[in-house]
Amino acid sequence: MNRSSTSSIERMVPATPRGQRTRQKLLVAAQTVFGEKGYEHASIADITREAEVALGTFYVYFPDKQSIFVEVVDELGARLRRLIAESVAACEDRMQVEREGLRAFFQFVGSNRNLYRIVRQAEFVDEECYRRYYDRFAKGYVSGLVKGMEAGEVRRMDPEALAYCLMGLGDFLGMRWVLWEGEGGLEHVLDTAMDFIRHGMDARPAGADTESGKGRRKPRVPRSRSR
Amino acid sequence: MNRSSTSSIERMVPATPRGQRTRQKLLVAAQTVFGEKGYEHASIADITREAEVALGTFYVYFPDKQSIFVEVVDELGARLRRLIAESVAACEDRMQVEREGLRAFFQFVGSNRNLYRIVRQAEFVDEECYRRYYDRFAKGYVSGLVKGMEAGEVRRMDPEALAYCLMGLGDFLGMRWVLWEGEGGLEHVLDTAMDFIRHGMDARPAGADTESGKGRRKPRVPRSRSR
Amino acid sequence: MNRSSTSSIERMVPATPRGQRTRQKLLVAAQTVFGEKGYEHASIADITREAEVALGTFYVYFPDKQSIFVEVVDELGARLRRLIAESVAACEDRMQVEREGLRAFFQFVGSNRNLYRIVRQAEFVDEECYRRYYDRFAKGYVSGLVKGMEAGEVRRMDPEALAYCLMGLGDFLGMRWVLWEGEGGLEHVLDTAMDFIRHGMDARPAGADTESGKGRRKPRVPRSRSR
Amino acid sequence: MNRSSTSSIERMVPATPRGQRTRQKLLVAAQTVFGEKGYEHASIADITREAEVALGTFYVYFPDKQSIFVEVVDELGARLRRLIAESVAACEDRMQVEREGLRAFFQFVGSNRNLYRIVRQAEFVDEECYRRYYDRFAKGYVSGLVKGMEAGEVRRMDPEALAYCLMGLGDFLGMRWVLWEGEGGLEHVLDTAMDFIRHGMDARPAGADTESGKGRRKPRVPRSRSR
DNA sequence: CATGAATGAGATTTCATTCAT
DNA sequence: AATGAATGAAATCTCATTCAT
Repeated sequence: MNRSSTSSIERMVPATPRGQRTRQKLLVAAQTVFGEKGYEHASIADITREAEVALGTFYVYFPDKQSIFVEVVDELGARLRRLIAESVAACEDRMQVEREGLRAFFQFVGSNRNLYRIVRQAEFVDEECYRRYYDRFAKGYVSGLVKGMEAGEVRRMDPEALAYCLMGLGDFLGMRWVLWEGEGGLEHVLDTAMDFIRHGMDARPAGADTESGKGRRKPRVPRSRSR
Repeated sequence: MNRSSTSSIERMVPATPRGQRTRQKLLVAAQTVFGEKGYEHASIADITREAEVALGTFYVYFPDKQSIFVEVVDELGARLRRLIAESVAACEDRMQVEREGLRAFFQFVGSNRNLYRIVRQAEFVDEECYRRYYDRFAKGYVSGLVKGMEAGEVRRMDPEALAYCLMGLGDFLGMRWVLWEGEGGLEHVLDTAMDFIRHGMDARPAGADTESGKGRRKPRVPRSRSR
Repeated sequence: MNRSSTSSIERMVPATPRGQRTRQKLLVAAQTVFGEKGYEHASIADITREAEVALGTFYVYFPDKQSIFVEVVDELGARLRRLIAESVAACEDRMQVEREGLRAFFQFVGSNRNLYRIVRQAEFVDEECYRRYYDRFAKGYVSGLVKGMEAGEVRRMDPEALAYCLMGLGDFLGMRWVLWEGEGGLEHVLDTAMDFIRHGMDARPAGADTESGKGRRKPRVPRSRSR
Repeated sequence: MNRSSTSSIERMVPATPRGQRTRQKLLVAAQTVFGEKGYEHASIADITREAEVALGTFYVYFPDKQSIFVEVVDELGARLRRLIAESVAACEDRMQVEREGLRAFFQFVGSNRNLYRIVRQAEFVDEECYRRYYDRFAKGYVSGLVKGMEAGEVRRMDPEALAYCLMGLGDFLGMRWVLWEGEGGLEHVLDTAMDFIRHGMDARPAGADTESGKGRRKPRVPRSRSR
């Protein structure tokens, strides 16, 4: 469906400061244009117009459209990870980290709604870059969670699976209450999310059911009563 | 970026059985082609070739590429919802429903990997149809969760937010362990997911909750009792 | 540019009354549709939809799109000629005929603005039919003018050239003050036109200049004075 | 039926001489092709083939077919007006102007028969441009006629109506004796036209006017005297 | 470095006409 | 007589990319 990525292709590095400025202008413009029109509907001409350079200049710095897109996505991911890292730096326990991390994420999405769409579209443009985006994110997440587990703040479970659960949860809440809704009630959603993240949704005491794995047990007496 | 959808446009209904067959052939072909090449890289010619009809025939039944895409997505959503509904029909408590629902979803994604990508791409083709997909899904989810809450199986919290948490979690796990990985370890992931869904990730007893956040705290007494 | 006409092709004549009705419905619909959309933008499907018959039915009665157009134009011409003939029937002298003829023409244009455009477009669809339209018109005009000359009401001059002068004059006035303008001031325009038609635009007495042909005389003394 | 014109859309202006040459080549080719095939039957490919550039080059300079057509028509109108203005520059009285203007017009039509058809077709392509063509023509005509009236060469009457009478008359004569006929007898037609233009067609002396119409009569005494 | 003209493959869409029923 | 499904040629328009200056 899409070219199998360009990760090993070395990027053109401008020799002069002028060139560096031009390259940067193109990257900024690309972010704007991809954000507004989406990858497929954005043309190189749109980007160079936005960057106020000539069409041909584009190919001085990027071999093709996909390359600049990938670079934009990578940059975006790095920025978001940095932002979240800063936002949770002062947190004192893991749960606070989760809450502040989510909040920072929502804020980022809210003030970069277009940019966020860019990432999601990467799935259809350059799958490798898309995976890289989540892999890196997950990696950081996992290391934090493992620390939390070691500190006894987080119950022990597969940290990567947990990381994807948390990312998915954040992603969908952001989609629903930031992208779609005008951010109203975001705090309430954050509260609900944190409640769920902390304690799950089971109403019954944790000790009552350690069951896991294939051996799903058929309902026991008490439960059937409650219905 | 994309047309604001076509929901009110009445679809062309063939007058004869022959026409109905042709229309259906086109829908099936479209599913195949969109799944294989993605929306943007699929051409009408690809679809008609796959359907073994002439190019012009497409336009007898669909006004444009977007329309058939939307119809494919809607159909796909309906199919998935039906499948999941059937899969959880026999479940006797809500946690079982979650587990079986997740499993059915993973199965669907696994055996329709291409088709599932179609849905994700809808975000960039017809936003309305994309939202409709999740809205409908969420609606069903919410009504099940509310019943679970009334039955005392699910802790009371905003059901829509919870639904989106669960959908996001499932979506990301499916992406990571079904689409990307060859399904290996799926059961293990399911277990982890169910553990998280049930009890959350907090290692400390609920009562010990110091409520990090911006100091917003929920009524604690009733909850700590129920655990 | 266009097929060299179809005048010798005999038209399909329906055997049954039902068939005749259908054919007529198609002609009426064609007039409407050609009037609204112009020849090129009108499709056979538009016509059959307007006529409330199936697409295929069209080809039962007309061999192709051009044929029905030609028939519409011919009919239109006949109708207009009939209308004008009736309108001037009661006139007692040639000048009155001119005035009433013009008035009837303007009226027709005003209440059939679209249809009038049809005729003008014939030039680009079937030149022969276009010429026929004006030829026939001119023929009637000429015979009237010749009678007027014999009756001493009209000065003797080439009647065909005169007829085209009068037709062109009417055509352009109709275009300008009927098609373009909301008919306001039409009577005034009629007055001006009649003044011109009667006496021409020369301010000098007729006797002072019988000049014709190549021998354009250079200005004589009196005129140069007047400047 | 047709877009309401494009007058306010700024035309693409080539930055380099090379580009200017290419744009000009396209305009010239368009004139040829539109003249030969008519607007509807001329394709962009025809134009670029004629201009010996690639298909895509067309869209570097013109947004669509209609735009280049409008530009061709505008240019054609300007050329014709210029030509006529030059042709009558040496004339010393208004009647001479009329004759020489008509002659120049016929000449133009004769040597640009195809091009002239272009103008007539504008009515169906871009009505605004079509009106503009005649409006501008009429404006020049009116100012000449008013001068003629002030100079006492032309009888006083509504100059705009008179202008449209004269344009229509010329148009139809040109159509009939230039476009249709191989120009034979043109001088004779010119004579007839001038006779009519000067003195009208009424055989009776102006004073004998019985004013047929709906009984509207003009003051008669002053006119017969002053003219 | 930067420019912008030129390219042409490829995609969508229209529609007159045919044909089997 | 009437129907409407099917056809496919043809036209418009887009745009990533190349290249000469």
